[in-house]
Amino acid sequence: MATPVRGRSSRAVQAEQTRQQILDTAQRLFADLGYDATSLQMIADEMGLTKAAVYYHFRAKSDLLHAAMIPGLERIEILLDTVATLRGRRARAEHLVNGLVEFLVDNRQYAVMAANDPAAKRHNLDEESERLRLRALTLLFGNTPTGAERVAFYAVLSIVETLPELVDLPDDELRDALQTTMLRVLRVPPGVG
Amino acid sequence: MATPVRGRSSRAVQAEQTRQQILDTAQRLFADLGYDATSLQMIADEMGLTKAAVYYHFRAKSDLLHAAMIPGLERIEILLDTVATLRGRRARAEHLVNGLVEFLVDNRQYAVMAANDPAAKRHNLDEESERLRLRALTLLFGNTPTGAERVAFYAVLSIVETLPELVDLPDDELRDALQTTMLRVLRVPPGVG
DNA sequence: GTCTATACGATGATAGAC
DNA sequence: GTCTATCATCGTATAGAC
Repeated sequence: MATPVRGRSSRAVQAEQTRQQILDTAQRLFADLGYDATSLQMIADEMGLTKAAVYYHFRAKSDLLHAAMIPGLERIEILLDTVATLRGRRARAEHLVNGLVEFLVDNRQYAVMAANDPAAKRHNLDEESERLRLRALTLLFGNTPTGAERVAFYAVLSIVETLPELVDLPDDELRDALQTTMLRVLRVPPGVG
Repeated sequence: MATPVRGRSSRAVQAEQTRQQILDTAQRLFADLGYDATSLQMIADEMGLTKAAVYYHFRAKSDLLHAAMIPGLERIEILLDTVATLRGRRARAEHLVNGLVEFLVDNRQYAVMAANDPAAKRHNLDEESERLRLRALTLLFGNTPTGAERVAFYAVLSIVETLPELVDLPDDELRDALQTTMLRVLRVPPGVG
């Protein structure tokens, strides 16, 4: 921390740190209040900065939403890459569900923010996550899923939005229950485990 | 329309009509853009009124959300009253799911609006729907549901939020798929029907 | 390069004219 | 009942201090 990376002034390191703190604060408030109800002023106040300082690090409020969501979207993309190497619906469904549940339990706050804010619909974020959803749907059910398959698939994804109601559940119990429920919706019977 | 109800001036009838039109416009825009992204100006413009005219009929923007959501909440309450008269988890689950699906298919737009806008969390609407959710949970699983039961129950409710992805599905197909999926989550096997 | 001060148009909201 | 006028706050933008 006292020794900045070569070519990076300690000033730049400090700035990056500030940027990350803004991002963390924003993500917490977005998850708590929703994107629209979170003002730049709140974010600035919590950090002892001015609104304009926040604006220096992010050109627009929507950039905060983007920057906060991207790491999660990338992690899901990698998960889908792995799923794509598997053959058979059952193997794919199990891997997808396992990876998704792992991610959700590890990042409950992220999930709450990303899950269902109408603000995401208005910005291109929804395009990106829509692309991921379609890719996952195709991986499981091919290019022409039936209506019932689509309902089941989206039902699995919608379970993400129940996380706020389940804050009191310990990680292990949450993980097991999510896996069981998701696999049941996809009609994947439990293994002989 | 030309003959106002006794004791009601035609002016009052007109006002009630205006109020209802504002409500319909608001509900449509809330479902489309989300509550926060819908301005009173938009609502007023679509109706050829001014912002302040809208304010005459509703003291606050949040009152629009309230008024738009109440009929649906009441209908769910009545559904739960009926469910409460039944004995046995299976009968209750089937009746609840049937009624819920019926409501969703009949009021897709309403469901989209009510489902998951963070604005509802900030106003007392969430208290009311939280009460309904808890009542339904208790009707199905008693006062001390397990973690797995809670996950399954909330998973069923979260399916509501998939409706925007399923706009292209015809009513019948949507109804069947929703029922099947919800009952599967609740572990209610199909009847011999 | 990082931040503060200040101002812009639009928002939700209120008060009072007609 | 509906309007105009007004207000604080919002996201955004720029000028300039350090």
